[in-house]
Amino acid sequence: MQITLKDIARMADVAESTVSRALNNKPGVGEDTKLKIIKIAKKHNYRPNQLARGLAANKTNMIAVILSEMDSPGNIEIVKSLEKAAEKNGYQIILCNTNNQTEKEKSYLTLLESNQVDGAIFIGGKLVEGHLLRASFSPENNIVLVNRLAEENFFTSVLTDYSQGVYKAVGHLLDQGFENIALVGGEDYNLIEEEKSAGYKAALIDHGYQINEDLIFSIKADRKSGYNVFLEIIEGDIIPDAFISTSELTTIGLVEAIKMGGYFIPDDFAVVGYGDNILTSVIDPPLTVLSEPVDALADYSFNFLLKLINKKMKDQQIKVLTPELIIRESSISKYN
Amino acid sequence: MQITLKDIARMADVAESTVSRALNNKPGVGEDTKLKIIKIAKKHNYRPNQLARGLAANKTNMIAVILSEMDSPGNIEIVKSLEKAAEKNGYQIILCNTNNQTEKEKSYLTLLESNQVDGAIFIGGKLVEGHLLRASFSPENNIVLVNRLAEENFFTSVLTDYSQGVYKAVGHLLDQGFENIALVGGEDYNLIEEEKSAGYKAALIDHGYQINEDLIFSIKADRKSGYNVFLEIIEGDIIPDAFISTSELTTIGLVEAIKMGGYFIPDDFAVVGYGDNILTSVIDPPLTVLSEPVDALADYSFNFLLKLINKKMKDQQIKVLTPELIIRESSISKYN
DNA sequence: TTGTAAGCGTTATCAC
DNA sequence: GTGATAACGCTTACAA
Repeated sequence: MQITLKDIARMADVAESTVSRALNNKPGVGEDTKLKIIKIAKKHNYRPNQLARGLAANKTNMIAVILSEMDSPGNIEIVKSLEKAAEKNGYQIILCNTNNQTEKEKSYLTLLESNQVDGAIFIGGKLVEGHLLRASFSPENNIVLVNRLAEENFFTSVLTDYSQGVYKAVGHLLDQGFENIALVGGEDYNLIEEEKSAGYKAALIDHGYQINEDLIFSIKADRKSGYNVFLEIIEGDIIPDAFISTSELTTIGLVEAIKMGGYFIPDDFAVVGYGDNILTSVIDPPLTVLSEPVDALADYSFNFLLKLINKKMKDQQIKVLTPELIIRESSISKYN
Repeated sequence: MQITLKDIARMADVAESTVSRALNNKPGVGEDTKLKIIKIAKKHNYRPNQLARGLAANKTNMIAVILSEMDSPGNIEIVKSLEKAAEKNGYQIILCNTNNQTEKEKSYLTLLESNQVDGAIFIGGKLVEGHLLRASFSPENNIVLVNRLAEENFFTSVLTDYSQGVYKAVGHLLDQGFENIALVGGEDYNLIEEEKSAGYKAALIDHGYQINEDLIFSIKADRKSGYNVFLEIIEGDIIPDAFISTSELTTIGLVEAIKMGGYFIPDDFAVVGYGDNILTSVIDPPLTVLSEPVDALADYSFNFLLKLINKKMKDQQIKVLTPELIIRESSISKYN
């Protein structure tokens, strides 16, 4: 058995409440008794039972970070940034990976509903469904969404403005003289894809171009689908001269397919990818990418959550951040 | 306030214990009362407070997976595999990233010591230090180490046989006619590096070659260090014709440096990298790698932990798994 | 089959 | 400044 507060109390010959006060730095303990207690606790390597503590105080100082996708380097970066913020504020993070499975999300949601964590940050994922929505109705459930949309925006959220991002990318490619720009987005289960194509269309129109719906592709957000979509495209009627790929892994697959086909980037096809990470930077040639403001996403979401936990959030907050276009070789026309 | 077991009991007009039994599928409840209780619980979306439950039953059905390094795709694969195993067995995983910081590891260790989790799996990291060792003395602390060594092997562990791996890699490169093989390993803070160089030396000797200590490099296990070490090497007296790089990220940096220097792989330098993951497969040319048996690592470690938790582990167990050499272009001599 | 009550290890509210 | 004691929400003997 582990040593408990009661044991310490006995050894120090004081009441349990005194031990609790002493060990938690609360007022109302004599300096000398306090020191005595701390000494004994240290000597016996006392560790408060956090379950009991959480039960009594209704506070665990832990938050859950619920990841939709662990293979995305961007998400990992957000997590690392969140960890720093949490540490600074005395919170521990527990990470939960759902792999985009609603069932797993539900099961991790019980961490919140059963008071094991003080709040949760959801990173990415499908359009918010019933279970999450329902959970959000309880004011005890402190929830912040990152890069995730709901039909009705009940949630405190931090979002990347994908529309803006794609808009920028299209503008850049047009500037470079590419005129048949294909948009390779994800499957439309989260409204975010609609945003992307909205940005795409707006940019083309604003620059005086026509929209060709056949150049908009919706595929699964993985590497293989990125690869396959290229094979499909070059069999098609209208061959683009540039690609905007809006997910990290499809970008990889797309580039692989282009190179495997014996084509050159950017000479045959320009590419704007997604995510300024080790993957896109390792690839040859260096990829122009839309880059998420990962640190800002983490900072805002953590601070929002803190406010929710401390009941300091007056109105619902939504923060929208703009991705950056990082221009490298893959989108620079040789005719420029 | 959330609804509690007590509330359900009142609504169903039965005792709390009956509710508990009904909801936990324990014997000793009439089928009809059971159904009634379950119905009420469902109707009110009852979620047992896991803190209270854990406190009372001394069991949380959660395990901690403590990651030394989140940027390593291999580790991520192990985690994903562990998640599957956990789910199958009714456990939830909480992920903790230490970034190789002892302080963070200590703080996550309290999850175990304060009974918030039933056990912990440590993946990678430095040579086991005092805090972990001390924790392991308590039989309540169920600990399994993956790819991590301790001076004294008190721990239930699952290990990759790096020595074997490097041995294979050297053999392969010699077969291909490369004779000046450099070993680029990590800093020697975890004994694992010693294993690697042991395998390296043994292979050379067994094949009748001499060992040149100047061809063994110990660097930080990140991309930049991998890059820099190449620049350093080509300035040196003895230029290798092949590299074995034993960490995922240094492999990336090394390859970048070689290509940046205008050299070709494998024509100028053969490369055997580490980790069969998206990074090493994206790189041009396709990399020969030593590949960890990630699924087996996960399976063994989870099953070991389960046995520990259920007190079914008789003697301390150590399982050693051999990495696979996956041969691709980067190590195939053109003179063969 | 069901209820009573003790107990898990804390914190918090009172008295003193 | 300190000590009793209730409370947190659940599980589990034991009794009925």
